[in-house]
Amino acid sequence: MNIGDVATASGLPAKTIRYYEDIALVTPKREANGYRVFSENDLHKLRFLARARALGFPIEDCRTLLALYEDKGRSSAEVKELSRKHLDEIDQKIAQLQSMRNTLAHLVEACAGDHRPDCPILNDLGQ
Amino acid sequence: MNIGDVATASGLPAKTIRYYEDIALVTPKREANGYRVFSENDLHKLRFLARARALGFPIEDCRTLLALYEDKGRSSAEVKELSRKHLDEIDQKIAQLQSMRNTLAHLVEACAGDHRPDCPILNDLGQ
DNA sequence: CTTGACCTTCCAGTGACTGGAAGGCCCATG
DNA sequence: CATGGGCCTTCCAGTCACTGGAAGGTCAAG
Repeated sequence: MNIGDVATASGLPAKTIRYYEDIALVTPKREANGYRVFSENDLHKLRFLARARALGFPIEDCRTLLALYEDKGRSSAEVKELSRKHLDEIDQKIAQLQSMRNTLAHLVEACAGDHRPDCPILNDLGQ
Repeated sequence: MNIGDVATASGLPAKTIRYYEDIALVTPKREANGYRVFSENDLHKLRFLARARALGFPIEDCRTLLALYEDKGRSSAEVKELSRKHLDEIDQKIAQLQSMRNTLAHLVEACAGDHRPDCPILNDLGQ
């Protein structure tokens, strides 16, 4: 398979796949003409990566998860620990965004949004 | 006031304030020795920026908001529109994170997290 | 006169891509 | 056999909003 095929099959842009090769997440072979050749296993890894990224794992976590995935003697504790930490971070981000959202929603509600210059949003920002 | 003073007073790191000068969000004067001198108005702007950033507005939105803040003839509609858009984006981010969170929380719960290699999290990622 | 806390500029790195330029390869059609 | 279009390649630069660090100037206290 060439890069376009695995891009379609994995849902990842070709650019991203090239980048993943750059940082050694996948190591496709090359044809004589320089084109990358992806094996079924490469595609499987790319799908794994796409899914892990979709769950918000940072790239380095993805690298670790992929290594654990391929290590048949791993302990699930390690995976769980990594995931739990990531879950905590997601929760923190959500909380932070919720707090922004609350403040902003109140301000937006309080703002008339007409032609007049008086604006509770700007008043708040200027304190 | 020197940069350290406004850094303390605004809660922004000195590095960030220099960066804000680079991108022309503030334009402090200079002393003969090259040190930046910040006026009360500069400090006020920095506080405004700190607060707008804390609400998650991107820098270019902050620039716009600051301009509106200083334009006494503005219409509040413009401010409200910008804020509503930003609120929408926050809501989208929250929804996305919530969806990640749900999936991940289920997987973490399903994972024994012991010495054994069997792991629902990796199974899911590998599909 | 030295010390230490300030301040300055400039350069590079972060994370995870993304866009674009310049050029090679391959296949089908005329 | 030429040409066109759709692949593919590499490399460089840009994104966003800082952040770290090096190298060096300034200033007040002891």
